[in-house]
Amino acid sequence: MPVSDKSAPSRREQLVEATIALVLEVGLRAVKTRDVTERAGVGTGLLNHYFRWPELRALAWARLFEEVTQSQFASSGDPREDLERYFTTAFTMDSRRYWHLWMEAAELAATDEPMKTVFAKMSVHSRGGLCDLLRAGCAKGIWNLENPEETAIRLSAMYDGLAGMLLSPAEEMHPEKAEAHLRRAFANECRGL
Amino acid sequence: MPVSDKSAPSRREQLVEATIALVLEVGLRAVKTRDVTERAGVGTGLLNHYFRWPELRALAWARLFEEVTQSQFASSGDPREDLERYFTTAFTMDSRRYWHLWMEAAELAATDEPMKTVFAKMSVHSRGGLCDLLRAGCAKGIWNLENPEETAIRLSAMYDGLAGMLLSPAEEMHPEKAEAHLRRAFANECRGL
DNA sequence: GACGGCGTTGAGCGATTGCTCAATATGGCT
DNA sequence: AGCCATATTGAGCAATCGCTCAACGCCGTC
Repeated sequence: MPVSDKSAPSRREQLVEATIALVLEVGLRAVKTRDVTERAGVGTGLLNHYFRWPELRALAWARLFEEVTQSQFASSGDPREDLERYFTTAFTMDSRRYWHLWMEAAELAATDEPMKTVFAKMSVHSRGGLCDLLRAGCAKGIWNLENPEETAIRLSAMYDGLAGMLLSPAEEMHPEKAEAHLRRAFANECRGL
Repeated sequence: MPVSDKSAPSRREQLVEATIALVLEVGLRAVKTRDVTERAGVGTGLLNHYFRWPELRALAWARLFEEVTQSQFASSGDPREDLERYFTTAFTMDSRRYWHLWMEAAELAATDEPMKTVFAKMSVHSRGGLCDLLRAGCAKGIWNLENPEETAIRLSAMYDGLAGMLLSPAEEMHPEKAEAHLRRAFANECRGL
């Protein structure tokens, strides 16, 4: 019995949400169109009626990470507090999942055009958030950074690298250790009190 | 006209070298068994006679990176000189290619057992090289690092992260910039002269 | 109630790819 | 030369996966 329920999310939305759920469960490479349509409870042909698969997958990934970065870089007005949230939420319990998705996206972006687009946008946005945060803190005299923009790049890079170590199969890098390294790197960047 | 040339590398070696060449050209994900056997000038069945494909691919990758890290961390006796080589060779012209391979390996290691093994070994070895270098420099009083082991981790992490930015589709990160960031991070780690 | 457009279905196509295995070629040995 | 073990071949199998498209059901309209 098809449709006729006006309150139900549109077919497009249904497919996007099913994709997001599956991407979270199995990763970007492992999601298959058949799984998505099954999860959404629709026929396999419907996906292609509304989307091209690479577009849908990239869209789902973008939705996921928009949410994440928005909550990570939501400004409270107090840069100190914001940076603290950046540190503590960076390597939380299930951030492994997200970092795996981040790296899968980075890899896919090399061949997948839609993924390339959304990944590039998200990268810029993500580092931009940290950069704004640092600049705000410097403006208020909380920190004394020689160059907040460059510090943001270095911290972002280390963030990525530490995340990679967390994911890496045979390394003993723990979330608490990673967080400590990130804090130390920031301390190293600060000139005076 | 098959074999009979005793001086020719063994079939195994032939296959490994063909794999290495192709991995360098097209990447880990894109190499196919058929391409390898064609490049090696043998029938498709021969590969499976000597290897399982995942094993061969992981072996080829390991060979490639053993060579790279060995030349990158070859000790000259002068830690200053060694670190300089670490900095300048880090993001050279074709290091993009290698970093792409590094990230592909990291991704593959999540599902591919042989790749997981060689990648883990190479990660440890790679960071160990930098760690030894830093310790040597501290022992000789060249640098004053509070904790060379942790500095090695942070620099490695940043190295990885900067490399990721270099590969990233729509970022403007240049090799010279990346190198400068790495140097600056090291300078930040140094306590006194 | 007949008609027609729209949303939906799902069997199956076509391309890809690792791997099998019966057939064949080669080289050493007697 | 005859024979056998070993090395090698490559057509084809089997599984995977995105996507097509002829068919169908639903609903509004006349």
